[in-house]
Amino acid sequence: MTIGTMDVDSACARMAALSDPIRLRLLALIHKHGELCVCEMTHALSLPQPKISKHLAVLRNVELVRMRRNAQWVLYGLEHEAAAWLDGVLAITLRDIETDAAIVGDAKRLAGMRVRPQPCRDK
Amino acid sequence: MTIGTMDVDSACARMAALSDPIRLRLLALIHKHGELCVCEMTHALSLPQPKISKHLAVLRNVELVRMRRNAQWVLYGLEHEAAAWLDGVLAITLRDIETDAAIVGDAKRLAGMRVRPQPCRDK
DNA sequence: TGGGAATATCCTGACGAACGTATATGCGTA
DNA sequence: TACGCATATACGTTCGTCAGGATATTCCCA
Repeated sequence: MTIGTMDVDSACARMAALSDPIRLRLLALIHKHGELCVCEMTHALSLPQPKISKHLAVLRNVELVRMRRNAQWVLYGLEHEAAAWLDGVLAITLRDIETDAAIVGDAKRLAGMRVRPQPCRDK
Repeated sequence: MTIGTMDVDSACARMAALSDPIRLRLLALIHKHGELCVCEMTHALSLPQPKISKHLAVLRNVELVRMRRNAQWVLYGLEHEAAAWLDGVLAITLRDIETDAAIVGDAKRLAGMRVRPQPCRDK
């Protein structure tokens, strides 16, 4: 998919990327916090790390998120090239599901993280 | 899924319904014309009728469209209960893909239909 | 009541996606 | 250089989904 342009197929690919609860929860977190590292998301969702990584790879492949390495951590943020579409869809959807138990729980667990990795704060 | 409420899972189910080129093309047509019967959409997309019916059933199951029988025809329109979410997502997405060859071709074939079924005009 | 058109459903096979586990890579530090 | 932490990828399995064709259902009209 070429950034900037959108055809039916790439729109479908992006919809498919959004059609998974784990990926939607990840995006909700990233959308709220700007940038997060994998260990934070792993902790927030309480799921195995490979699973989180794999889902992030899916989001990365359709260019909804981008990754940035900082020391031994990898930070994920929204792909700003896709922001026009993504921000719209995400805003509309998150507004409807922000009270969902899973979404709320994720936010709580992330907030309750005792020692958050260093690079995640020096943005 | 209960109409009106939205949790993560139902949001994902709706995203999944939007993650197919045929269903996106069908929604683009319905969104533009308000209500269409199956034979019109079959003609517009130039695909086998069972295929169209099956995809419409998927959209119906997640309550994105509703059906209404009129004589021997069945008319499909957007489910107005889902309109808040659907209209937003659809508007954002269609704006990006309205120039896609498939979308343009569908609209042309529909417009070029010599004899459109009667009930589709008496709305 | 019988025929034909419009629409929906059933069946089977094939492909892709998700999972869990194990393993590899990259970076900092001793 | 060796070790440990953070992250990514490979592998094998399972499961849901899509396609295509055949068939069933519903309705109108003669």
